[in-house]
Amino acid sequence: MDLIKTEKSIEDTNKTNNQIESIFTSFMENTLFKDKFVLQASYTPETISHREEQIAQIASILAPVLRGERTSNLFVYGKTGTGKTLSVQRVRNELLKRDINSNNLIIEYINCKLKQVSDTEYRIFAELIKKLGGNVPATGLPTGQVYNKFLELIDNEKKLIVIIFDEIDHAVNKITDNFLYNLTRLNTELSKSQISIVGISNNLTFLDEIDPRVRSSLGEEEVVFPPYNALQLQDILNERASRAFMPDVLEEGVISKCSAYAAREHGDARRALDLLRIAGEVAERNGLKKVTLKDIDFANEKIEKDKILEIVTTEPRQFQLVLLSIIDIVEKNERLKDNLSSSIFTGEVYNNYQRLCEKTKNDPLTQRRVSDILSEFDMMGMINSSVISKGRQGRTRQIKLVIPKALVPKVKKILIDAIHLS
DNA sequence: AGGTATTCACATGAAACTATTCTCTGAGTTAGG
DNA sequence: TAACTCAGAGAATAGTTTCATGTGAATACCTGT
Repeated sequence: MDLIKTEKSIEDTNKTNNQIESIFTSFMENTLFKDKFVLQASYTPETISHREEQIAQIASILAPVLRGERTSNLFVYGKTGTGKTLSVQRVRNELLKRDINSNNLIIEYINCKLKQVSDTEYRIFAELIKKLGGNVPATGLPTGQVYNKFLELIDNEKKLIVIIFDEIDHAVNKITDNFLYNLTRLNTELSKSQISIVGISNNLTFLDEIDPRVRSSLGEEEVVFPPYNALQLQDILNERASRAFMPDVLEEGVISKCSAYAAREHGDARRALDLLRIAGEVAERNGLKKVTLKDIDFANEKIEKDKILEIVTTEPRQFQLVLLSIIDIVEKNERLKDNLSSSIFTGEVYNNYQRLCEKTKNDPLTQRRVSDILSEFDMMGMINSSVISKGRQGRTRQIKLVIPKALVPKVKKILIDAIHLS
């Protein structure tokens, strides 16, 4: 960095230095947070409010392991952010704490959603073996062999094993029903050890979709986590906020607004905490002394926005092309002041999409596929579509873009960059 | 006027195809005994 | 000789295409008054 500096650039650097200085100092002085970590997703609180009943249920179902007996398989379900994982982990810790002396209890936690870790049968076994102190190559061995190694490892002495599969529904989409079936029947192959399974799922209908044989053995016991209502969310937020923020920095009503927003999103506590944290960060960045209701709105928008941008950037190219063509049409309609019929139809999108493909040298997909892509966008909440019949003009999807107007230019830019770089 | 037949422009399903990723096997390599 | 590594065969999978069938209502076409 030994460029020749003109006077002006020196001046500039000084100015930016001052700027940075002032940002930092205001950051240090003005901080609203006492301990921001409390609001982070990875934080484990020592008390879990409004889940006493569920925790008690889980604990009583799993309690027999302390007497050295096998427990029933347990299936836990509830929407995201209802405290499932937290509660199960809690019970796990308590059980392990009480088992210090007998030392033959093993409770392992596996998250099936983390892709690199475990989304195939092989990887799950490999992961388990690793956690149990064994060692397998990352790839190369036949699954059967890994399976045997696993059996060997757990059956070499008397042990009680509980395996917790978080987000188990993700695994089953990728893995055959067989995997679960084998697991549930593992006990018959073990001579000394005993194994039980705890499945955690977001999907309430998950149990209905799997093989009946698995269902009956996996769902020996079930615990349901209902969504939090706004009042319960408020309690949770209050409790965390008192630890996360300095006293008196939250404006009246901030907490209740947060919980109202989150309650609308099927009572997702994680969402509520994110909201509060981001609102705090926003207020802090703006040098405010208090977190206001406006900051919550802003945070809500930001979360929404990030979600959309995340989807847009990570979607495959063909999806991006389709989305770009929708945006094109929307903008064209606006330019023509054609606001009366602001909805778009499949055919239009497809034609435009084909043109776009030609221009960018991409192979166009068939209309059939684009139709599916459109309905996937619908599911993701990027567009709103409904199938209508226009009589003689046929039957088609009526499409409306639901990305906030202010965000469209940014999305478009991302799309164009992504497509042209190919 | 009232009824029914037609027709459009796609939706929706199922099966077949394909390219990529995973799994598995055996040959070759290494290292320890 | 057992353990490890790795290339390539074969299986599994996701993404797509092809083919087939379905659909709701505006419009066209009757039919009898």
